[in-house]
Amino acid sequence: MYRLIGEPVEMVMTSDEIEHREARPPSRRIADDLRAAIQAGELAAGARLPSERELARQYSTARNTAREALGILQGEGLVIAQHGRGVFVRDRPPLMRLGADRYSRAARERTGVSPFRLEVMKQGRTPRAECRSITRVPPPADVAERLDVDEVSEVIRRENWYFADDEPVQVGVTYIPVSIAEGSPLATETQLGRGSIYARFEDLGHVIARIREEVSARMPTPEEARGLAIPPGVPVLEVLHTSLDTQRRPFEVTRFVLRADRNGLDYEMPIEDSGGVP
Amino acid sequence: MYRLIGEPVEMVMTSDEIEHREARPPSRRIADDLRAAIQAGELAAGARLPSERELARQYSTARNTAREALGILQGEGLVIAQHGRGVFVRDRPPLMRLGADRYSRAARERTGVSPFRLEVMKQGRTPRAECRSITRVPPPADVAERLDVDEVSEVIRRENWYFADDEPVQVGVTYIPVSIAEGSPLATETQLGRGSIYARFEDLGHVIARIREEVSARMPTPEEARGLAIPPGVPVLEVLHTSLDTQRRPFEVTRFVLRADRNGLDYEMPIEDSGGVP
DNA sequence: CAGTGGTCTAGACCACTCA
DNA sequence: GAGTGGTCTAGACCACTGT
Repeated sequence: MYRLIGEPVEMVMTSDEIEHREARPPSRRIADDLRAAIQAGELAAGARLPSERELARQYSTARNTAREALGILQGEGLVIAQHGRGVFVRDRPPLMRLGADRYSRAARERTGVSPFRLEVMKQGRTPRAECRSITRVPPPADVAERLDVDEVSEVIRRENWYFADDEPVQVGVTYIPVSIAEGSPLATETQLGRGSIYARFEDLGHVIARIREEVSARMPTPEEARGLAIPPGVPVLEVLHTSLDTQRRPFEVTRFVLRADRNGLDYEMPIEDSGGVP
Repeated sequence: MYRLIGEPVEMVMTSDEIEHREARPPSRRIADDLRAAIQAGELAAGARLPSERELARQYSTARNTAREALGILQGEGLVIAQHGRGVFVRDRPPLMRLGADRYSRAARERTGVSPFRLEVMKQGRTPRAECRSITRVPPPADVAERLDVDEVSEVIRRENWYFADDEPVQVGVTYIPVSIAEGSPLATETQLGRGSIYARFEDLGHVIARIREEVSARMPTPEEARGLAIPPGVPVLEVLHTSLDTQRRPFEVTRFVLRADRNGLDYEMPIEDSGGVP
């Protein structure tokens, strides 16, 4: 089993739906047949599907109709078309699990390596992280709110790209109030040294004590699809992360965008019966 | 050639970009223009786009080409086609925020209402939850692992559907070891009474102390798309939730599937420097 | 009813891959 | 060069929505 999270919810079919099956347009029929073959394992991960022309012959339809069927499967994220080569069953490599423990100081000190590198190395892949830019900008509205700063004030913006075996898997844009970052490497240095960014925050007296993570999912914008090399049919996870210090003051917000077919999130936390956020 | 949107204002472009632009196939060009208009607010949420035939006229292309452009935008989740009516800019209603505090006993006792109902009512919508089936099944592999039970043993499976204003927004399938559920309402009753399911676990001595949530995102299966009425271009969030009691023993696993355009997740938790999971 | 999207046909040319 | 997917054309009929 190579998926972090298991099978989709099973649902029963009503007789209504079975009848409906006969009436399905040819493109759906072809897609249904191929999907069933994939799920039955007859078409294993990595296997090539019949070509568009071949499907058209088999089902006595126009090529466009066969093509549409393949488009449906691609939209579901089941297959990936490769120009000049064919259409292939997508395989689902193990998801990278991003846990909350990645912020732990103990983990940081134990390894001296960023949590991202650690996770990628655990998979036997080669990590690379790259700070592409450091700028001063007014914060986006949602970030300003979470940083508890004014929308017209300026913040430091650090844009980071993360790779595994030179495949881009994440982007993270970090926002830090100027009042905190000013004069520190956070505002100027792309290389933050041993223990990475949270060690530098600690140098400034901001010890990470709590985090808040707001998770959503959506289809990538064309820019994201290009930048992260996201194939059709793959959504992104968007995580708006806020770091809070021991006084519960926010000192950093990062917006992560992750390929959902390569990343999962893993949280374990206590249930609190008092002192929770409103 | 006509353009839907006026000629772009003069701007600096690298020769690279100019070449790129010229070389783009017409369907992409049309999609780009429409996307720009949507992002600029010229086509507001809910607005109708020009019809396929109208776009074909404007761009002097075949209808199929205009149609393909609309298909691209639909795949990005930007627009939704309605048969016989037109293609409309999707609006993004406020996401429902599912926080970890929804498991808190205090919240449970304060309101006497399930966390789902509470969240939906907060939005001025009408909640409905429905337990569709209670069965005994062998657990899926990932569930067995997290429940720390054998894959051949049986577990109670409860399938719940959640609605807001009669719109389906979530499915949750809960698995409970037979050894725990047997003889309690959990194994037989679709209505679990005041305080809902976690109150019943407490009756049995299992007080929820920690939770683990594994989050991923993917495109829905056709069954999920049908059951949750998910339009094209909208992914689902899949949450594999594990409840742990005060002895850190798992007593319940639920797999939630949520429409990603209607739901988000919101976690706040302490950073622990010891005792974290490996 | 006219107008919309959904689907299909039977061609065509291009760009890409691989032997 | 043969085979593949990517894109396009100029039609066609159907199902659905509104007035």
